[in-house]
Parts: sequence; C-alpha cells; structure tokens
Amino acid sequence: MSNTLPPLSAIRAFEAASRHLSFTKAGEELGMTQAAVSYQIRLLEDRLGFQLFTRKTRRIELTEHGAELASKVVDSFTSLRQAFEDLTDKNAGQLVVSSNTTFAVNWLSNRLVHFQMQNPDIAVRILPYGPDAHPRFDSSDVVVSACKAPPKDWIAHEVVKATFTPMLSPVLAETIGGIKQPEDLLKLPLVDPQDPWWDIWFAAAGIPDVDLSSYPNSRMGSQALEANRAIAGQGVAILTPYFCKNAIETGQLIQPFELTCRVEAESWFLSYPPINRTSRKVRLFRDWVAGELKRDGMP
Amino acid sequence: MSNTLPPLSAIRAFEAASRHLSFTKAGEELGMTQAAVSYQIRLLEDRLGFQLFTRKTRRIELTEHGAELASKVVDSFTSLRQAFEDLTDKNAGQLVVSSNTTFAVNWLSNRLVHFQMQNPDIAVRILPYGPDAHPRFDSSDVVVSACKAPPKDWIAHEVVKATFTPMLSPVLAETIGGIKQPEDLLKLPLVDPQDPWWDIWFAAAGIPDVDLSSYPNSRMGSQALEANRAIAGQGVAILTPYFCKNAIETGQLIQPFELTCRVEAESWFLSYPPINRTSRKVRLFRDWVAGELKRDGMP
DNA sequence: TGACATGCATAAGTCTTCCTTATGCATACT
DNA sequence: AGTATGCATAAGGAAGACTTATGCATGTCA
Repeated sequence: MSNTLPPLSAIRAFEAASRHLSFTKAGEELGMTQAAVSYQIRLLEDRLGFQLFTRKTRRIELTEHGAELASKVVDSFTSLRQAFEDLTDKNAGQLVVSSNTTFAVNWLSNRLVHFQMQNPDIAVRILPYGPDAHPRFDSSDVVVSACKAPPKDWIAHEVVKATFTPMLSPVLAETIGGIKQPEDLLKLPLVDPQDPWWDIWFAAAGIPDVDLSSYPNSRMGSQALEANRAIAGQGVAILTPYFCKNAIETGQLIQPFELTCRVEAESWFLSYPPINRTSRKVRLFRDWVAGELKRDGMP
Repeated sequence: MSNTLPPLSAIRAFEAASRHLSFTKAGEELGMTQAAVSYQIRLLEDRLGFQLFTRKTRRIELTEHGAELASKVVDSFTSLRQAFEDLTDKNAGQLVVSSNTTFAVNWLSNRLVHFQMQNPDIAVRILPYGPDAHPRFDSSDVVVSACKAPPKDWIAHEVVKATFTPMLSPVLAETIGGIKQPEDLLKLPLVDPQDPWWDIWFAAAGIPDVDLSSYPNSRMGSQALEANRAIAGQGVAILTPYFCKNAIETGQLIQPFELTCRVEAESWFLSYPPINRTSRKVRLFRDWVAGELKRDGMP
C-alpha cells in the first residue's frame, strides 16, 4: 500500500463537499470560504488525475469515481470523529484519581458520595496504589500522593500535612493500666515497628535510639490497615491524627499524647499536570476537596 | 457529534507514531523530522487535554487513552488509504472511452483487440453514445466525438475528417441499371433522408434545393446502422468513406462518385482534459489510435 | 567507567501551504 | 431585464508546520 495519502486538508474538504454537494456549504461547515474549498478540491483532482465533481451551473455533482471515493472517505471520517468524540466524552465524564491507599481509604472513600451527588455527570474512578507502588501519573487526571514534592511542573495543592502520633485502642491501653508516658507504649506490641515514623516520634518524645528491631515485623504499609489493627487492639500504630478523627470521636482509638511529628515538607498533595488546569472535572474535584478540608478546619 | 476534529496533521502524526511507537520512525515514514512529530503530538495532547504517550527514556508508550484512540485512528487511516489506493488502482488500470456510436462501431470495435493485446494491463471500457446523447465528458478518460470543436481547453486530436458521400449496395444500384449521375440516386430510397448531409452533398453535386421531404423518414442517426441498411440494399446512405473501407473492399458497398463533402471544421476528435495529458493509459491509447490512423494512410 | 550513540524535548527561525479577499462568469429566478 | 446564487481564479497574506540546532537522559560498548 503506497502510504502517500493526498493532502489531508484536501481530503477533508472533499469529504465535506461530497456530503453537502456544495462547496459553499462545505466551506461553512469547515469554517472557511467557498474559494478555499474549491481550491482544495482542485488540488485533490489534480493530484488524483481525474475529476471528482462535475461542475454544473450553480451546482456540483459527484462523478462516478467521486461518488465511490466519497462514500469511503465519509465513512473513514465518521469513524475518526467518533473515535475522538468517544474519547473526549469518556474523558470529560470520567475523573480518574490515582491516590495512595491511605488517603483513598481514610479520606476519599467515605466522602466521595457527596462529590458524586453534587456532580452526577462525573464518574469518579479511584486507582489506589499501595506503599510500594507508584501513582499512575499518566493514566490519571489527578494524583493524590504522599511525598515531599509532586512531579516537577505539576500543579500541587497540599492537602494534609503528614503528621503522626501513636494511636491505640482504649481497651489495649487499659491492659497496662493506661498510657501515662511514651515509654509505656513500648510495653505493647507495635503495628509495623519498621515504620520510620516511630524513630522520629520517640526521639521527639525524649526517647532517642529506641531499638525496635526485636518487634515482629508486620509491615502493613498503609494507615488504613494499621488503623484497623490498632482498633482491633492488636497493637499501637503511628498514624496521622486527621485521618483518625472519626475513630477517636467514636472511642475506637485514643491518642495518648498531644505530641505529633512530621518529616519536613512531607505531605499529601493533590496534584495534576498543567494541562488539566482548565479541565472542568479536575477543577470541580480540586475545589470540592478544598471545601471538605475547610469544613474540617484544615488550613 | 461535534464536528471539530483536531488538526489533521496532528492526527496523522499520532497515527504513525502509535504504529511505530517511535517519533523518529514516524517522522521517517511521514518524511519529516522527529522534532516535527514531537511538536504535532504535543499539539494533539494539549488539544485533547491529556497525554497520549508516556515518555520513557529513549522510548515512548501509549497511555490507556492513547491506546484506545490509536486503534481507532489507525483503522480509520487504513480505510482511508485503502479507498485512495482502490481508486487509483482502478483508475490506472481502466480506460474509459466515451465514443459516439459511429466511431465505436466502425472503427474502435474491430481494432480494439490489438490495443488490448498490446496493453493487457489496461481494461478498456467503451461508453458509446447515440446521436441524441452527449459524450460522458466527466466519467471518461478520453472522448471521441464528432463535432466542430471539443470542449474548451481540452486537448484534442483530429482523428477523421467528417467527409461524406453516398454509398449503396451494388445490388441496389443494379436495380436501376447502375448509378451514372447524382440524379440517379433520387430514384432510390434514401436511408435517413433527413440527414443534413444530403442537402450539402447534392448541392455540391450540382443539384441544389433537392426536396427530400417526401421520402420516408427513418432517422437512423448512426452511420453504423445506416451502413447496415445500405449493405442490405434497403437504400442509399450518406457515409464517411473512411469508415466504409472494409465494406467497399469486400464489395458490399459501392461509392458511385468521387465527390465527398464535409462541413467546415467538422471532424471526429479524440480529446481529453489537460489533467490526463500525463496519464499513462491515455497516452498509450492516444498513440495507438494515431498509429492505426497512420497505417490507414490518414494524415 | 568514561565515551558514544540513541531518542525525545524545546526554542528560534523559515518557509510552505492554506486561506481570504476580490473579482469574473454563467445561469436560474422573479 | 435585473438580481441572486454558486463556482472559478488570481493575488496576497497569515497561520502553522517543519527544520535546524541544541540539550538532556540513558543505555551501550570498549
């Protein structure tokens, strides 16, 4: 198959002209003048070496060859338009959020209903990714990731600062007569003792160089799971208080100390590439997240 | 369906890039640089509002959306290419000759075999048209018409001058003891007495204002038919000698007088639009016709 | 392990091509 | 007859496509 299609602008003009059987109307559809269409058609005819239209007075007719070509070209363009339309439709109506599991489970999951009720025309698809996976930067419209900085050039909004403090179930605390001092925590099992946050917190609490190497390693990697184990009384977890608000209010978890730490600049960021700045669905989602945070009294 | 396709050049670049999964290769195929492809893809991505390719190092991958779009776009372009290829193939291999019946029957029909033997790759299609019809200027590659001048701007070769003289079968001539003088013809029935050529010929023969109105009107309109009736002895026909050569040589017809007439400038012309000047099949046909004429001793 | 090759991104400048404007022509309509 | 409509054509202009040149990242090979 000789790969050399005639100039596409000429084909496009022909496609429209063959549908309208009028250069003038085709021009209108394509947003150009009659003369331009005429020029393009002639170009195509010269290129092919035969007439596509018969010029009657004030009227054009497809020639035999022209008619044959027209039907195929119109078909091709129809499916081409369909392809783009499908894509933009689907794309406009579907918001893909790549979020790490923690945020997805602790924050998004139980609020998303509100967003969907406010925006019934947008189907939200959450792609959660675990601690060892990477966000799907490419296939997502929006990414929520916990990191020090989102990809370069991306637009980023800080959602929640990654603070942390130990949490445990009141029942577990009672087993050792309550938690009075940080040291008390070491009497209990830790959920994911390998979490680097422990070192930082204990250091801040005045217990540097705590050795957690003897603790069994359960490596949960996601606050959602860690919180569940903590609630079940299986150990002490080190969690972000904001995400535990509900569990604390309902008495499932207690936060024994006010002291919270954070790794400098580490936060959850909602981010998206600049190209999405003007995207309706992205704007709506971003504003909705901001609103929710404000209601929670977040800065 | 929103009719606004993205720029076609961008779509074309995407189509090629998606097949090669390489901007460089796509550029080669399209005869442009890698930079140009990169530019067009970016254009398309900006327009659509999302990425089509993921840029890995020294490699690109289609995103989810990109892959979906690619399959459809490639399909569309494939059928588009196919459409043009079909057309040019068919067009290159098929020569459509619109010829008036006289020339088609008297000249083309029995010689065409030779042309087809010389050019087995070209399928000749003759569209004959009767005396009251018009040549199919549009749907033909070549037109053979009897007229004073072919369409303006067309390239025309005079094939046969439209000369004429009475012809009849020797049997019919014998019924009145042979044809000695032009007047003798009036003793016999005329095939198509309404043919204007009669007036002209009789006038040239020294018998002006001959009144043929009483003759039965059979209005054949095509020399082929008129010749047949003359051969059958049904009357005298006024024909072009060149087309009767064979019938005369075989004794089916006689030409009683040397006198031939013609209407000024009226001829059979082989003509075609300038666009076909370089067409192989048209060139071959034109040259073949010229060769045949030369063999017949025509100028 | 450093030198080189490969492939994409980007900026600046050029040049082509496409399009508009303006006009003419033929013809249909009133 | 006069006007409106539709296509053709020429000339000029503007948008955008493409090239050149360069940078960057990384894989490869001596």
